[in-house]
Amino acid sequence: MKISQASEETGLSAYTLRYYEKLGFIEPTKDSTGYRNYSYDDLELLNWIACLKKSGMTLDSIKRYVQVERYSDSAAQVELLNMHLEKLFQQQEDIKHYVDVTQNKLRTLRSNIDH
Amino acid sequence: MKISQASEETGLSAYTLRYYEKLGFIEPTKDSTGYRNYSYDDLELLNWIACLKKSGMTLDSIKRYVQVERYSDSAAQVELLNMHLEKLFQQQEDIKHYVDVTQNKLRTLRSNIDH
DNA sequence: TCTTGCGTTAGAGTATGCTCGAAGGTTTTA
DNA sequence: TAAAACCTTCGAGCATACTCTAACGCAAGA
Repeated sequence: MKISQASEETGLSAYTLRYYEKLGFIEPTKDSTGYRNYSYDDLELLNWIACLKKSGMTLDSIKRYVQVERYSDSAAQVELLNMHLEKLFQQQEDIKHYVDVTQNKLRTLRSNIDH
Repeated sequence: MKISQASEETGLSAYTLRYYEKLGFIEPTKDSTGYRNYSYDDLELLNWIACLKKSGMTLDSIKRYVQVERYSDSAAQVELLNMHLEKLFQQQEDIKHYVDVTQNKLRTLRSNIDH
């Protein structure tokens, strides 16, 4: 599929898709006139990258992940994913704390309004 | 207290403290020689700002929050805080999803290694 | 066939959030 | 009192992650 459709499917702009290609995340094939052709594997990888990105991973870390995936180094992959999971759990703890702090602020404010 | 101690107390660099002042978040008093003097109220506000920041609020949104706080517009404050809470809850949902996806990836990888 | 629209590249520009350098004044400590 | 450590301002620089521009080629519909 062409870049505009890949963009629609992944929610990433065509600019971003070319940018990610420049960073070495994906390598879509090119047809005779130079148009990129995205496979379903490309889409799957892009969606996974978007997931990592949205959960706070930097493009630099994603690059490392994509590289070990490319070399089929499963042990390294597992290690990186476990580290990622740890970070997600830490994020959950952090957010719980922010929720607490915010709810406390709200309670204080409400009691100021009411009295 | 002086900027270096305020920096230590808040975990924000002295550069950042001056930057936040330029953005209008805080207005520490100045002594006769121009040195900044941070009050405990300043510290409290800075810690709260750091909390908002770490939970993903942009400095632009924080600016709006600080402004309504300064005008003692409690209703507007409550509204902004509620919106912030909603975002935090959404983040919790998102992270749960990312944990699921990551654990699935891990399971698939492990079964590939084992067999 | 002509126009509209989508594709290409290389490189420049933008937004956010700091972070630092230079040049100078102040404070503390030995 | 002199050196070291701290403070000031202003403006420049940096890292990240896009986002766009220019100048062009190709494709599909009226």
